[in-house]
Amino acid sequence: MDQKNKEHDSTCHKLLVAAGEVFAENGFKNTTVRDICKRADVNVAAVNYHFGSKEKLYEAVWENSNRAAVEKRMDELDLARTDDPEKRIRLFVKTLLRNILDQNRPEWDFRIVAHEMISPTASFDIIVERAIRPGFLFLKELVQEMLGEDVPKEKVEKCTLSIVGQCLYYRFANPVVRQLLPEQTFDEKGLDELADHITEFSLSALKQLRAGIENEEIK
Amino acid sequence: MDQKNKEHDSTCHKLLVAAGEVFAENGFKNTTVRDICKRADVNVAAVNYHFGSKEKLYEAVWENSNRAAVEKRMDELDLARTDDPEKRIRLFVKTLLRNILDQNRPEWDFRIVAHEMISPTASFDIIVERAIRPGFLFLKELVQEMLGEDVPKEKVEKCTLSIVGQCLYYRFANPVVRQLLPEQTFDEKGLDELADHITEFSLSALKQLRAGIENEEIK
DNA sequence: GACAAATTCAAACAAGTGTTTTAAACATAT
DNA sequence: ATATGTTTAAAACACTTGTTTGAATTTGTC
Repeated sequence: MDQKNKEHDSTCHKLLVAAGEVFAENGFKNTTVRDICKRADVNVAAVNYHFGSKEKLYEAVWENSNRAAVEKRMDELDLARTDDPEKRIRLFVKTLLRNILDQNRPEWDFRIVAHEMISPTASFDIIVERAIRPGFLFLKELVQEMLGEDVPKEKVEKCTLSIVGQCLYYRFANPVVRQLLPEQTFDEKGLDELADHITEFSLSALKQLRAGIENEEIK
Repeated sequence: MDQKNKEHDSTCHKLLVAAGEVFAENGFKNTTVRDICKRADVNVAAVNYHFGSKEKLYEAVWENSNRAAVEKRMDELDLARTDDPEKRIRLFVKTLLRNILDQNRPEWDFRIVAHEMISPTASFDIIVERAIRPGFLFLKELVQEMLGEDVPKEKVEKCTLSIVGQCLYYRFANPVVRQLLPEQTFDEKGLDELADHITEFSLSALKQLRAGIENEEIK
């Protein structure tokens, strides 16, 4: 690769931006080097000159894109460390939905993940550990607080995935949702309503489960 | 297409089987006609002779594969039409999970759907209407029964997607789940436990919501 | 400004793509 | 057996793919 890829007008940087967009739209195999270069407004040979190959460009795109976004989101979540778990779960759901569905945000890094789900590449493990597990652990802790310390780990984990599952379904199955619920929008308002629903649904479930557990204990 | 595509040794049938497998593994764009023909052990020209084009073969594969599975599943669900909604939601979750995650079942038709989620082809609408909407409406009715008739349609729909979202997350994000929860198995036992959890979680939420609504009404 | 290195460019390359062609093999009915 | 329509097979076609080439241009340094 090249040292100057951070300068905004450099060929490297233009390529990284354009490649991210096109890879996200079409997946790895489905995008052509020529498409990328046309969007970046650079010569076809630039990809191989600066990155060596289409594949290495793909890796560079991922490397470059994801870390900042994840760290930013974790910072957002950390800011609320003083609030009670209920409020923080609400915040978690809201930032997660915003992160994966906000139309103003370039969504392509998430679509790369979607491709990885179907046919994982070599860098899949890294993606999970760096981009996904931190958020999972964060939420798991909150769920643990809600349910109490004596709930088995497996139950806590399943509940955690029940929450993120509700959110991520709207990303993975987005075209389905759009056809099933044409009234559902994904602008600021629609996203907030969605976050409110998922939070309400999940907190209701957690409270009910908690109540059930306490009943068990009394008996 | 051809009339004899049901006969087991016909070129048509061999092509449909092989194409299904290869399309599922690699998606539409990523699979080559030559790959399909090699696996089917027929000549390259057979695709265009029997189906007209690669694209029409793709549609035929989908056409051929999916209907039977969907109808069978809907029949399973219909069998329990006499039970109360709670039991039927439990059954719905169980059959859905089994349908999308059972290891013994050839899963390739679902992987085609996954590819469609990222880059929908022309036949995407048909897929949704035939394979997905029936199940959605089925569950929506049950949720409606649980929540009562006076709950707004949007709320019912969101709750419905909260349930299917929990299930489908395990399919779409399967590699993530396997890395996050390595103890989770997807055999008979693991699937049943999962179905029990999702049912419990969802019913808890629905009951709590129902209670909240009734409180509202009294006030 | 001059020289050398780094970068850009148009063109070409080799490999792979879906599709078509043309002829041979096959089946079936008269 | 002959003729007819259907199916298969090998080769070729037209086109796109990622990559390389070699000359032109820009950039950095003295």
